[in-house]
Amino acid sequence: MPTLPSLCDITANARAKRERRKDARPGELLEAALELFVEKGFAATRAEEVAKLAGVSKGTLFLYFSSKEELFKAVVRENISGRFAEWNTELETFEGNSTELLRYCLTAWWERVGSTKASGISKLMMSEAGNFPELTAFYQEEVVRPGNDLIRRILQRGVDSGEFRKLDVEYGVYLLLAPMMFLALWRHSIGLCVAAEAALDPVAYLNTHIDNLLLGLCVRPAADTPSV
Amino acid sequence: MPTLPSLCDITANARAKRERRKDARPGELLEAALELFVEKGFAATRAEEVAKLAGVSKGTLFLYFSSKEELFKAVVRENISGRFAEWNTELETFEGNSTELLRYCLTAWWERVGSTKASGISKLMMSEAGNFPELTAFYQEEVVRPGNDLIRRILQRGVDSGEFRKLDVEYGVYLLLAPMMFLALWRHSIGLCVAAEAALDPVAYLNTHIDNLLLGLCVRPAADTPSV
Amino acid sequence: MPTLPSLCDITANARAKRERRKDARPGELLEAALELFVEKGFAATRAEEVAKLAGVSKGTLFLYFSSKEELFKAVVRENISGRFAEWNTELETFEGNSTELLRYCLTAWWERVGSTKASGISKLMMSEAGNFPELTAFYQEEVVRPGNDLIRRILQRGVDSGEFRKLDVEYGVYLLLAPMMFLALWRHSIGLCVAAEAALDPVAYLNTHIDNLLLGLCVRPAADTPSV
Amino acid sequence: MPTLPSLCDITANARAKRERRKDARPGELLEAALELFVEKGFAATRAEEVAKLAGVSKGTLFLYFSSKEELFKAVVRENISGRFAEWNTELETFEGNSTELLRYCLTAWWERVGSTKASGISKLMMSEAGNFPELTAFYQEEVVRPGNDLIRRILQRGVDSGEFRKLDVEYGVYLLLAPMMFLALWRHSIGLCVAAEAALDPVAYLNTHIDNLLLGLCVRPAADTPSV
DNA sequence: CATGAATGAGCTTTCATTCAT
DNA sequence: GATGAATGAAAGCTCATTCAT
Repeated sequence: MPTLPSLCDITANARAKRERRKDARPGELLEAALELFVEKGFAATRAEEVAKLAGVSKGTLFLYFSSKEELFKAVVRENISGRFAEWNTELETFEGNSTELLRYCLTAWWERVGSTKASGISKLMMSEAGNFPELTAFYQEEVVRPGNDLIRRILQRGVDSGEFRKLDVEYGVYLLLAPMMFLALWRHSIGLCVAAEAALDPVAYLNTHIDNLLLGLCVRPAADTPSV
Repeated sequence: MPTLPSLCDITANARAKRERRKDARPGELLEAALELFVEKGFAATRAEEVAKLAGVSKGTLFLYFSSKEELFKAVVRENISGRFAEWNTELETFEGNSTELLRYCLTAWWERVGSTKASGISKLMMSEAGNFPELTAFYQEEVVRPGNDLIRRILQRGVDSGEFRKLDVEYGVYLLLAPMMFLALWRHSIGLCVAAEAALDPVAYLNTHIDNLLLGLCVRPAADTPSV
Repeated sequence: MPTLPSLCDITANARAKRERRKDARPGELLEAALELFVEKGFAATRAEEVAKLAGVSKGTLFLYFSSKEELFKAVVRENISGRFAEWNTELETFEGNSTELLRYCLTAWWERVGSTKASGISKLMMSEAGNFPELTAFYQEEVVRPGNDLIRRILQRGVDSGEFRKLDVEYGVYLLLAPMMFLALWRHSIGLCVAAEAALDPVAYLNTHIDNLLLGLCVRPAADTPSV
Repeated sequence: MPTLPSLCDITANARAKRERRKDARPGELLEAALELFVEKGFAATRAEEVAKLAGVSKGTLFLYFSSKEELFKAVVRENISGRFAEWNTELETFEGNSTELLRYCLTAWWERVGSTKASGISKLMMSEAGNFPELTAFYQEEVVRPGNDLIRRILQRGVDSGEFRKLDVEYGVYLLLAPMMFLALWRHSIGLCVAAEAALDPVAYLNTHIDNLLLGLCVRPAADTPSV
């Protein structure tokens, strides 16, 4: 005789199911929000659309995020700032030389951020920064500063080890940052409207930058010579 | 008997004056719109503000531009093409070596575009590109392509003369473009919300880029060595 | 074999306990509602707050009261009638003269009603009367009329004994009522927003009224002369 | 031959008509707002209803009043606080004795405020004070304080002239205020739901108060003896 | 019975756009 | 042509109420 679930089981089960739904809500909302923010921008995305895409009602969104701005912050935390800890660890335990590290960083950025929807957030911030000062301050604090710090340490490591020439690392940061940000912006703006044959190959683009960057930085030509 | 201006004369006169004003209207409106769009962004600029800055009423703006979007398109059309002819000539008659030319180009860009309101248009295009595909295609054709061509010829000149190493100029273009565009975007977005002490010095930023760029490009270290 | 409580016993027991809780629920909810309605007003009190203060969930509140309005009605019903019997007795057995009785009545009102949460109900009724005509009629019947009757008898006692001058007791009632109601209302509205130094001292306020009231009412100056 | 209006006349006429409409708008909106605020309360009155009653659209209301709270303030200014200057003048130039002045004041209040919709504002403030602190502070400043000052001067005049007994005028103010406020509140709350035969006759109510008030205040029985 | 996640009508406020003058 | 008063469609957010569990 098959055992029927006891009353107690049913109750526990039901609650578990409900709680699983509840636990899943924020994630579903964040995913929907990322999708729409990246596609349409922050201001142009209506809270109700996010809710609908996540399959809930307007009210439910505000049950989990107290405002549209808080929703955006959560999206940023989920997709960018929450990952710096991991990246910092990776940087500190990296075993190759600084040339390899720099190359690895830019490549990893492309794979984990640049090529994903997360890169749309950078575009977003650039586009709407002026209209949402509080958001911009948050982004500056949570993303820009840690990101710059991370890059600065990579450069400093190379300078300290004698691989890279001496340079003002404060501004050197932008030697890496500019190519990445430009690529992120390009892909989410002009790049969207470019005919396939004129499109930018992100990997070729990045390699061109990495090669020239290292040629300029390394005290003597890097071991891995330019790929062109 | 003194000749009074005939009624017809008066009418003709008034009409002439009005038509002169009428002809000037679009320009005044475009100037006001550029000013405000660059300063506050597209969405945050109210049609009434543009009209007021141009010294006309809200209704008049809509007499000349059927919508705020059309006004935006007109601003882009008005302000971005048209200077390439002059720049092409300058490039072709430049008498220094390619290192000097490249350095001159980036410096000139900063003085004539980057530091002026015109650089706000790039930001504008990046921000609103997704919402105006037609406009973006136009921008691609009229600005991006000629700009890329110009930069490509600079690189090719250096490669041909043996000053620059061999490289894929198609992608090499972005070695120059990315730093400029990043700066333009930065100044009109995050840069607006950064504390004074954390601000980016554009000249130092550009020099860092130029130095490393040339170190990477030149077959042997450029005559003018890095400034750091 | 030890007798285990039968399943039936357990059920009966649990049901008993639950029903005891069930019986207590409405009272706990009404108490919480009184507290919050008086403190924050009807509109500004959220159903969820009432439930939380009563230690139940939002859903449970609506199990006992079909709407927030019904809850409000129940609060009024619960808290205002029922004390008149006691007061009537006190009045009839009072042994002092009418001057003393009148003074005693107003003082006792302050101590037992005016200074307590109960006075908030008057404010509540005044505020929401327009929106609950049915409730207002109920209040008129159960509170206003008995209260007026009580006061009228006090006045009549004084007139009959020759202590008070002849007057239309129907309207004389308001000579006592107006000061009390004004105080109750003041304390729960404007009084809440007044700086400490401009605050109204309720006892001084009431004494001023009592003094002048008696000076006006008594055939010859009351034994206890004004306190100023 | 009848003179036709010149072109200039027509234009001037049209503008005049439009400007008359524009000038009339605020008044129409204030009238509608008073009507609805008094009838339904501040919170329960929707901005759109006010607009509709005034015969304009929602947007137009906000063209003239920047928020619902500002609209309410304007209603208060229009109907109460704006009239204190006139009342102060009247008080200062009053030629009768203080007994007559006090009687005149309460009578005038009834005719100009108590019996009109304006008295609903007092009820409003009492009802909703707790929920709108800023409004309450405004009312305290613009109405309560000037009102109290006015009444205090009346009492002080009587004390100084020897007509009234010595008393703490600070609290004496409420001897006049409480009867008026109670009446205003009564009429807009419980009074709305009382059967005709049990209704309160405002004039009899006020006279009862005035008579007893003066009997209590005057050093010797007022010339005009109680009317009952 | 009790829960609390989910709902969605409803509110104030903004602003591009229209149109009578 | 020019005006600016008027419009009304949105948008973000709240909270009384419902209902699956």
